[in-house]
Amino acid sequence: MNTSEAIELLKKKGFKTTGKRKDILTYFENEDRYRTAKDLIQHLEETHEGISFDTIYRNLHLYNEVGILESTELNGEKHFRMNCTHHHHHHFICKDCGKTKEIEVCPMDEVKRTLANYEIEDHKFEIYGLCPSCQHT
Amino acid sequence: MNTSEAIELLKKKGFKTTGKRKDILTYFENEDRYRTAKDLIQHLEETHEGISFDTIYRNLHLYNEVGILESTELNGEKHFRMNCTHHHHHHFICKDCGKTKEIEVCPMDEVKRTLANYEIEDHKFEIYGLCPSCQHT
DNA sequence: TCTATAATCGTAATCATTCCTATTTACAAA
DNA sequence: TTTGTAAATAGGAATGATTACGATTATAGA
Repeated sequence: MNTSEAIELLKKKGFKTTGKRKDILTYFENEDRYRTAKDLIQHLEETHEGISFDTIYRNLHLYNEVGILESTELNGEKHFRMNCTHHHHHHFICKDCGKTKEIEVCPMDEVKRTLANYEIEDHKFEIYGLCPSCQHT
Repeated sequence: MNTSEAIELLKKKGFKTTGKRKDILTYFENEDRYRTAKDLIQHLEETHEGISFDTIYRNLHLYNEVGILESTELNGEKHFRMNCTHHHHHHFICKDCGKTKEIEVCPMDEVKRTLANYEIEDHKFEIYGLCPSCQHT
């Protein structure tokens, strides 16, 4: 997903396009890693003085809802990144810089067989550590 | 892990044994599922009127630190349960009651091969949904 | 029993997030 | 191009989980 695809999607769903909405999308497109609401606020305040928390959180939730962003919880804070929509996969997440690497392995087929009477709604498989460029002891 | 093993461990590590500490352990031993700090507070207030947040959170962190409890984040709140120490495994977690079922599948060996230059510190594999007894539409 | 210090209390502070109302803005229709 | 209206935003208060901290109490070893 990139900014213009996301804007298309928003239009198709009947949401309005605002400068702030575009800038939020551009931010995540350029960052390409997990970022918090605070990271986003700090970035947007440079160009949009006095931007409201409400705007930040409302749009983060909206984008998450419609699949523009994906989210995860890292040390008690929600983190967001552009959604990789092309196929199902999981992530290695760098604890230092938040960058991710896609992991193709998914053991859910195997797991489903062992959970016969369980109603599976969701699953999470994440690997945490340091990426090559953050290992400078 | 059960209450008496946990108390042994605490003694061995030089921590003091108090009535509240024992009661916290007993609570988790009996619950046998993921519970929040609030769940624990509500339970302890019945027998320890005026118990402090400090006591609750300090001990949750301590127990988590020494491996008596394991924790995960479920809808923005930390949840804790007695640690299953016998072998490495993952959990199906019921979104309704918090009960867990052990999953033996772990794809980390396979994953490690694809993350050659990455320093892996940790990983999380959790399946969410409804357990058989919580599926009463 | 006595003493050192770990544990706890009581409560204030913090921090992320949510909520609320008045105001502004995007955009569809005229 | 103008206008009407619902959506979006600002500004700030409220919430809820968690942390912090000085004063007090209790555990465990001497």
